[in-house]
Amino acid sequence: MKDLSWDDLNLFFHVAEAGGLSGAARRTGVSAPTLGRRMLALEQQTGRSLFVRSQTGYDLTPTGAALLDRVRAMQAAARPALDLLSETSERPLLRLTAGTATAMFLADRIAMLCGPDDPYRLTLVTTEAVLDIAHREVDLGIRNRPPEGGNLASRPLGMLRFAPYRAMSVPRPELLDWVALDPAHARHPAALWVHDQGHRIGTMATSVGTVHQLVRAGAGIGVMPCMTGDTDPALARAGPIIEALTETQHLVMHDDDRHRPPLRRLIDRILRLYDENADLLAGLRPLRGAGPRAASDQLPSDPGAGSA
Amino acid sequence: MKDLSWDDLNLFFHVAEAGGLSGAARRTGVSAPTLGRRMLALEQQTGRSLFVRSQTGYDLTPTGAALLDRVRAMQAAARPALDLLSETSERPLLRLTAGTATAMFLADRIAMLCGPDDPYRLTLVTTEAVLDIAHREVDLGIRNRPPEGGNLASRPLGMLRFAPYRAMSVPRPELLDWVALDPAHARHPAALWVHDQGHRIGTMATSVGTVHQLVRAGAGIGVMPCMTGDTDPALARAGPIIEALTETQHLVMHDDDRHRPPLRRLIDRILRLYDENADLLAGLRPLRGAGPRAASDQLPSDPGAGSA
DNA sequence: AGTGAACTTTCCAAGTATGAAAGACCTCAG
DNA sequence: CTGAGGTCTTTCATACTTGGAAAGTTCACT
Repeated sequence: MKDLSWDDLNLFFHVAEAGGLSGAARRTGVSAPTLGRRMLALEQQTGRSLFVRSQTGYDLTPTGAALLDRVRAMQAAARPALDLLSETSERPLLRLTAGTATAMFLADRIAMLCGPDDPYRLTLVTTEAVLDIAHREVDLGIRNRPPEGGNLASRPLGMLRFAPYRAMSVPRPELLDWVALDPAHARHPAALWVHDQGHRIGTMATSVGTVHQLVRAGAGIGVMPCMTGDTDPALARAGPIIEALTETQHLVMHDDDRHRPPLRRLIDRILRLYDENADLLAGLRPLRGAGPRAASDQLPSDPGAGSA
Repeated sequence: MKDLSWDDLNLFFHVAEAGGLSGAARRTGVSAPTLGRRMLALEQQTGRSLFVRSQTGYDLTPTGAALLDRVRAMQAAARPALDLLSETSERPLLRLTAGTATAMFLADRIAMLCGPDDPYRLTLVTTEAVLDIAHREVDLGIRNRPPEGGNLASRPLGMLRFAPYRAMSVPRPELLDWVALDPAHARHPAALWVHDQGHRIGTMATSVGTVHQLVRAGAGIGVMPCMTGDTDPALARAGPIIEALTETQHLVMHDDDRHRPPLRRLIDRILRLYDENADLLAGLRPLRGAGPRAASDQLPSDPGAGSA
């Protein structure tokens, strides 16, 4: 049973995702009759039924769903290989992952990371989940601790501090409840901290972005990184820095890849970005101290800035 | 450049690993001329040279080596899918990973985990590296802490304690140096502990098994799990249990897979095995206290225990 | 109930990939 | 220096896979 073709698995993936032959035919460039035959052959070779065929399309059987799950992992593993081989013509597409707050921080300063003249393009993968750098689901990650296993390398990026924030203009700040992430969705220490403190929690949400919006709207006090709170003119600190949450961020990369010129360049950019914003990240630039320009760091408020 | 065939990547893998066409032809069942053509096509499609061809075989170019690295990851991702599809005819091959000491512990009791009547076969993957359960490099892992990310589930397996051991028969035990893992190869806390204590280290090794042998041979005192030291008649404890190293072991599995009957059964077996040996693992059965029979734990040391 | 759209499936001619055998070449041993 | 054993490459007839067009079916909407 070793003679299964990887191509058939790939086609299976597209048929399963498209929900039918014709959709998969459009996506793959392989004709529908061929797809039908290949799927049939796949089922005959394995002796398992993968699809429930109907005139409306192909539905997955339980076995088919299990296979799709595994082939998806394969699909993910295939991308690095395919990317490597397509680097000739296009600029490589580097994937950088970060949590919500960090991703926002990076997005605001994207011009410092990736411009049209750089030998790469950039995908910002925003997720609280820990993606797999060792298997190259992403090329680069910003984490709150150094990596453990795998052949991964890392560079420290500096301190990140957290503080409680509230909306700038609320009538009686001392009456505010707290806003927190739903504990079931909370993975980060900062999210759990609110619950551990026994603060009175008035509102909860399931995403970091929503918590931020709630705090802005005056729903209560929320914990967030200083870089987030201190750059939002609608927010004010509601207390001192929470030292218990202070963490050192790390840039994590695949050990084999870090010398590739495009990646090397992006790494340097990120290191510089963090270096230049070290005080903001560390909470040492509280409450819009830099004046009116702070809200738009990257906008051409000073025309002479970006000459490349 | 999306039209690369996964099959070609698979063939590339075999050609690269075999170091030539004829070797790959034997392994894949695809004829050498075809392999040669496919590799040529692969290079033409990507515009990159992957091999250095000679009469003695195919050598990889740097690009080829980088690709091989990535295709290897793909190969690993493919196995779960292929395994799933072959489950019909054969009993599935479950992969269980553990560190050296734990693997030995399991190997000594393999009869409790997997017999000819079980609906699965077992591969014991012994490595100190952390393999990837979320991506199904292995199906089951025994770890010293619960999993973090991914859709992983875990079950606690009980306490594991560590103690220092020395050879049973040494003339002057008080003169013994310590035996340690080379710090560069040490990942586990127990291996680092010896260095941190400032003990005088006489001998070092780069593998856990070698350290064990060195201790048996009288080279010095070494730290190891109680289940290892207390079941080796050639060893004696050289000090009390090191509580700082005590850890809770966890059985980690893929959340989607844990209900598959074969895996379910293996999990139950492992849980029972750990339950029945809880005192040994926790270091509560020191120094062959059970007398001469202790060296063979598999025997019914207390006849009323396992009725199965 | 009727119509239209979308899907899968069948059929067949054209194209393409395949493997056996033969050729060319290198390496190593005697 | 010569021959044996291994490698890759080329040739060529075969067998296979492929895609277009048309048929057959079902579902959804009017």
